Amino acid sequence: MFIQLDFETDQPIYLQLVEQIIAGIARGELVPGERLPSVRNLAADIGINMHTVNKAYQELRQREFIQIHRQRGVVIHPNGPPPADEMYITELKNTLHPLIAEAASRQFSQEDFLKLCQGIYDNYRKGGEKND
Amino acid sequence: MFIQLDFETDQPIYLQLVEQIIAGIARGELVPGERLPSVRNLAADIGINMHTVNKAYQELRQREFIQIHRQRGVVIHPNGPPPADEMYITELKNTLHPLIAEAASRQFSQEDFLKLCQGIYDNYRKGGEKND
Amino acid sequence: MFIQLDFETDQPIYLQLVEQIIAGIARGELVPGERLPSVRNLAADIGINMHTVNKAYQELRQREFIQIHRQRGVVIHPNGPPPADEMYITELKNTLHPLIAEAASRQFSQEDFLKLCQGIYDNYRKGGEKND
Amino acid sequence: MFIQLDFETDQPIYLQLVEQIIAGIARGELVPGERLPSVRNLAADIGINMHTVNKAYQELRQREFIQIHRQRGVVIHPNGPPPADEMYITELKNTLHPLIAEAASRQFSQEDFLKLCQGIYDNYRKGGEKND
DNA sequence: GTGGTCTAGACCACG
DNA sequence: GTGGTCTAGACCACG
Repeated sequence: MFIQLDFETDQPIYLQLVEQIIAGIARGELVPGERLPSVRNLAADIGINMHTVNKAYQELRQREFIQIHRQRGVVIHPNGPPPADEMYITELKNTLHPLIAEAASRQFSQEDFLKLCQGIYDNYRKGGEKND
Repeated sequence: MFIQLDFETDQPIYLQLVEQIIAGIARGELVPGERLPSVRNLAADIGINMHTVNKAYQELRQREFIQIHRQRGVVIHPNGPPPADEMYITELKNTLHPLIAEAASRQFSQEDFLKLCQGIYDNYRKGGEKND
Repeated sequence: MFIQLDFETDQPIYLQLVEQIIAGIARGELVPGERLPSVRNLAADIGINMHTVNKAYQELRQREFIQIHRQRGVVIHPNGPPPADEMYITELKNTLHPLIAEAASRQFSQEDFLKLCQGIYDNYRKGGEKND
Repeated sequence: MFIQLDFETDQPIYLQLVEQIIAGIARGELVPGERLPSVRNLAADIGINMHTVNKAYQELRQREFIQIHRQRGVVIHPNGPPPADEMYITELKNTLHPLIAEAASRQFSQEDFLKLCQGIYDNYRKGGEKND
C-alpha cells in the first residue's frame, strides 16, 4: 500500500490520504480487519504531521471505513466498507452532476463519458484477481 | 436561469455559481453570445458579495466559458464552451478516480454507476436542441 | 451568556464549551439564528486556544446545534436544536443506565432520584419566562 | 454476571468494567462479601489486559464498592455499597445537569425524561430483593 | 475578518 | 506505545 501525496495541489493532504486509503480498500489491498499504521508511524513514514494523519483517520472513522479500536489500534472496518445506501447515492449524484454538466457543455459525448468511467472502474474490480 | 446557492455546504459560493452557469450552458439555457448580468446586478439579485460574483466570472473567463468586455459586459463565449481537449480529460479522470474508487469499495456495481451517470447525462442533451 | 470553564477537571475544555452552549440554548439565552462569537474572539475572551473553540464548534455543528454559515458566520441552528429522535433517546438511556445503577446500589431511592432530576429540569423551562 | 465490553466506544474499558460491576451490585447479583475473580482470571476470561482489570478494581476499591485483601482476594464490600452522601449527590447533580440541559433543548419533556429514568430505575430494585 | 489547514511540540489517559 | 487533547503560530481561501 503506497501513499502518494501531492503537496502542490490545493486539495488538502488529509483528504488525499482519505482517498488513497479508500482506493486501497477498493483495490482489495486493504482488507477488513487489517491494521493500519499508527498515527505517528504513518506520519513519520510519509513525512507529514501527526495531526494531519489523525484528521484523515477521524474522517475515515466517521465515514465507517475504519475503526479506531482500543485493543487492535486502527483497523479497516471489520464489516467492510459501508454500503451504497440511498444517502450515499444522493451525494454521489450531487457530486457527479456538475462534472457531467461540464462534460456535456464541452461536447464530450455521453458515450465517451461512460467509457471513461468504465475504464477507471476496471481498475477497481474487487476480489481475488490481480489488477494493476 | 435560476441560481440556487447553499450557504451551509463547505463548497465555496463562487464555485457553486461557476457550476450553475456551466450547467445553464450545458442545458442550452445560456447560449453563445448571450449576455450575463453585471457583477453588481447578479450580486444584488442573489444577495451575495460582489467579490464573490467577480471571482466566479474570473474563473469562468479563465476557463473560457465567458468573455468579459469593457463595453458589451459579460457574455457567454461566442465560440461556445471550450473543447474537451486532452488536458480537460486528464483532469476529469483525476476527479472521477476517487469517486469511482469509493463507489467500487462500497460494492456499488460498475453497471449501476454507469447507469447513474447515463441518467444524469440525459439531463444535458448536447448543446443544440432545446431542453428543460 | 457566560462561559465558565473548569481547568482542573479531567473533562476536556472543548466538551465543557459544548455543554455550556447547549445549556445556553436550553435556557433560551441563545436563540435560533443568533450569532455566536468567531472562533478567535471566543478563544480570546475566555483565554483558551482557537483550536479548542473550533473543536467545540465542529462538534456542535455535527450535532446540528449550530451552523457554520458562509455569510452569517457561526449561528445557533435556525431550525432550533435537533429533535429528541429515537437515536438520541437510545443514547440518553445508555448514558443514564450506569448513573441510575449506581444510585440504586447506593440506596438512593427512585423517588429521590426523580425529584433530583425534576429540580434540575426546572432550570430549563424554555420559552418567555425568566428563570435562574 | 456477564461482562460485556465495547472496544470501539471512546469510553475506557476499565470504566465499562467498573460500571458493570456496580450494575451487578445494584441488581443484587453481586452481594456483600462475595468474591470477585482475581485480576489475572478476570483479564483472561474477558480477554483484556491485566492492567485494565487492575485499574477497574482500584477504582472500585477507592469508591468503596469492593475490598482488596491479600488473603481473601477481591470481595464486594462487606458493608454493602457506600451511602448516597452529600458529596455523591453533588457529583450526581453535576453529571445530570448537561444531560438534562440537552434533553430540555431538544424539547424532550420533563415528564418524558422522568418516565425514562423511572423505567430504567425499575431494573434496579433496591439491594435486598432478588431480581433479574 | 473568518474559518480551514498544516506544522510542531507537549502532556496525559489508556492498555 | 497509542490516540486524545491542548497550545502556539502560520498561511491561505473565501467573502
